[in-house]
Amino acid sequence: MARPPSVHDDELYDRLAEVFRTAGYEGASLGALAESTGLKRASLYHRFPDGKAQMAEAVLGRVERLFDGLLEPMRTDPDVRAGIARSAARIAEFYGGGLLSCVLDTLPLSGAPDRVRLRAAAVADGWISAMADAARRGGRAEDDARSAAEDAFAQVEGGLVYGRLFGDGTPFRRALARLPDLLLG
Amino acid sequence: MARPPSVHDDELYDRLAEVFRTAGYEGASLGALAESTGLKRASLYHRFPDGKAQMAEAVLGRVERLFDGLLEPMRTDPDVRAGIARSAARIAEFYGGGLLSCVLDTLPLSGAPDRVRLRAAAVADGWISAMADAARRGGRAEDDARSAAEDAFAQVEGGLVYGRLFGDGTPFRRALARLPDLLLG
DNA sequence: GTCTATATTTGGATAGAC
DNA sequence: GTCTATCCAAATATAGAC
Repeated sequence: MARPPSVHDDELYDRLAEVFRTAGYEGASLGALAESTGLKRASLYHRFPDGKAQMAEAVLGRVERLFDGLLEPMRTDPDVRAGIARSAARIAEFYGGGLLSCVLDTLPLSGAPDRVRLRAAAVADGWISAMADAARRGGRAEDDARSAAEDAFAQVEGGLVYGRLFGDGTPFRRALARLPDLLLG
Repeated sequence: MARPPSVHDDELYDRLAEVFRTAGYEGASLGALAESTGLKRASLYHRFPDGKAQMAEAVLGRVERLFDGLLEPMRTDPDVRAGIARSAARIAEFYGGGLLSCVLDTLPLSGAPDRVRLRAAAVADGWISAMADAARRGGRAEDDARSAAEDAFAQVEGGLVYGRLFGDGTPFRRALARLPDLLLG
């Protein structure tokens, strides 16, 4: 009979994500991915026959599902401003208060296959679209809502760049604190 | 007699920068660096006996000197707002309208030696400090000036993250257009 | 499903000729 | 200063035992 997996999918993806987040696509070596997951390289190939590209895509899928949860208040709270604020708090926690890097930043570096880059863009677009929707429900015009959401995304990602450079999550947290005003004007 | 170098320092650094920018530290292989510069790997080691770390540091030094030029209006224009706007225009051009990645984002990824990471942080700090100084000359309080400059840095870097993901420099350019208001309040 | 072992390529780095 | 040749470690990837 089949042996049960020693690490279940979501935890496996999370451990892979940790490597991709801090190292980028090319920098994430099979050795580092194997060490982080506790699996041997050959076992990773059993789970992901297409190799590193498939691992990166699985990580992005996992991030997409996690973001569904983070964005849920922003999507459903009838009090739009309160929903945005609650989602902001979840996002802040997800990124370790601003000290963790984001795969959407580090994964699309050179070396990543197109399908990985496109998947990363799709995940980012889901996040931005959710913010734009909230802005519209908050009364902003179509175009304003979209560009405000794009700017919000950039401010959060930039906060993470600052956090990686200086080990200080303050600008990241300020960006999230501004999120309701940014989106609702 | 000594053979003249086939590529002069600044151009050499620029070509190395292109690789580090798009690939990060680990992703920038000696092969890619050699191809980009037109030198063989052994020739790169003649120029940089300490190898890749020294190349990355040289690139950061070059970026620091280039930023001196970009920031000159912001540092010297008696009309603070006009100086910020002129520097913003130079920065926009430097980053290809928002479609080029920034070494300050990609170089400090995992794999980079501490001295490279520290050098990147020092370069970023020079930029942020120049913006904070301008904000102070524009009348902002000490602390406000610093956090405004940090936020401005994050918004520009985040714009570049967006640009890499979507091939669209619009949010980056919006961030730079906001720079005077961001810094002067 | 995970492992050891292995094939093959690419990585970083050095020696020595020109 | 640049090159070819070379060394060795680490990279991706596969085969086959358990």
